[in-house]
Amino acid sequence: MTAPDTSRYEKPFFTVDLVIFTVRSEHLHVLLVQRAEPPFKGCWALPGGFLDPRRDDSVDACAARKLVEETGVRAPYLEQLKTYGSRDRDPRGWTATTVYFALMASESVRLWGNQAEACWVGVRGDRVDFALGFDHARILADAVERLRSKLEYTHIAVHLLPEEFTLPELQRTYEIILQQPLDKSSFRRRVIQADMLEELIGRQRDGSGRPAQLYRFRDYDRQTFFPRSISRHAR
Amino acid sequence: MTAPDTSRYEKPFFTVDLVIFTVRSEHLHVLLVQRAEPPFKGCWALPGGFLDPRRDDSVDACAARKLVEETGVRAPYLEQLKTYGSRDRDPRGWTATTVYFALMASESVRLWGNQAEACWVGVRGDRVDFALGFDHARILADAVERLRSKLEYTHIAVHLLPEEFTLPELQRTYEIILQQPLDKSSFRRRVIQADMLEELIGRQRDGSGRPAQLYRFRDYDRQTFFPRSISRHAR
DNA sequence: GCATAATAGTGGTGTGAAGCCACTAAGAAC
DNA sequence: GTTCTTAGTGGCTTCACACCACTATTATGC
Repeated sequence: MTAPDTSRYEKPFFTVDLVIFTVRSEHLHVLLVQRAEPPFKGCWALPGGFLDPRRDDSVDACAARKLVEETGVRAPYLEQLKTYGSRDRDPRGWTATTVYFALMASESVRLWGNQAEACWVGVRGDRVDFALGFDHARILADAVERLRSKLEYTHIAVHLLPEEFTLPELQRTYEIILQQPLDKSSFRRRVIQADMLEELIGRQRDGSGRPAQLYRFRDYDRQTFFPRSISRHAR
Repeated sequence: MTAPDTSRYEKPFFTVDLVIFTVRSEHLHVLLVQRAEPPFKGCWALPGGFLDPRRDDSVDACAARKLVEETGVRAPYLEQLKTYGSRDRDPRGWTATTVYFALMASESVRLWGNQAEACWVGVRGDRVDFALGFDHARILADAVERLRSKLEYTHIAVHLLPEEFTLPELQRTYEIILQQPLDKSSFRRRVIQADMLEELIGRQRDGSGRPAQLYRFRDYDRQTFFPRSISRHAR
């Protein structure tokens, strides 16, 4: 196809939004901000905003910048989800937004406020309890679905925990997000066989019962794929 | 985060590109066009171009439009791959491109020319045999990887075949893309048990041996997930 | 017509990871 | 100590797949 000269088409607005997940008090939470300006002023929405071609070298860099501005966390798990763009998703005009989703331990976050009201909101099913601006309810639902399906066959839940954690804590994280109980024995076999964890010898976490062995995630660059899905099977 | 007024930032250019796959003569092929204009004039590249906010209601609609313009095929398998955007990927300035990948039967395609030279090019590994413009080599590699990993646990290869096909043809398609021989018996069990195919009773395809039963894909809307990955296991 | 090649399709045993569940281990509270 | 609570282990079963040998149905060459 020929490339038309670049002035021939108007450009759509281009933004980057974030779906930032954490697990706290036994529930999946997402970070939302209350919009200070129209459109959807006063409404809750996903954090994000316009990409700045002068400051941002790339879309990825823009997402990383917004993440630090919002949470102070520098290098959590950050993955591009999808791009949503249409004439009518924003009353200001044709916009496209590239959405990223991030996973982080709730302890690691400092909400900076950043002149906007930001807070963690519990996710029930694939939604929150109140209306979101723009098409953000749909985006959130897609992000939750992606999170769940990635949990089925990868290790990414470790990014929702602090650096050191126990196997029961990791299992509980999976159970919270997948919304189903998992068998302890099978879960441990699966995780140990994947060789993705490093035992912190002599380090344990005390609780109300027998102390649990602490582990650390071994290699943040590698993606562990389990040979089978964690839930029974699809359909 | 506050929404800055919309005039404060310049907008990046926004394009949509397509990675269109088919299988012909025992190899995976991708549709490429020879660029008629700078930048990268004369170079081969993925088909695509600027989104037109006046004509395109959404990014998805833009991808569907470009696909029809390029191949004449109206409703093949079309899925958003990823968005690539940076200051330096296009010499004309800061651009973002949302890339889609499409699967279609080679018989169904009519190359319309569309004032550009377009043709099918064999994919070896995750690349083609010559240099591509922009960052399209990287994009192609990502698309091939996504195609392979989706083939591991879904049915999507059926979209690379005509509406009616035999099980050996389907198996051959998987083998070509996954680049490994598959066991006939296991493959058939897997596909039959997934209940995704409809036997066309009394319809067979003749060849040089015993004729093969024809099948049709049952439900184009449903995503079939197989309980295990088709290759041994990852790593 | 008959042997042979070629491809389609079936069946049966072994395996590895998961399900299921009962068991032991090690701490705290009393 | 006993009991409660949570951590961790072990063993049998199940299920889908690998592996491979077998039968089935056509065309081809003589």
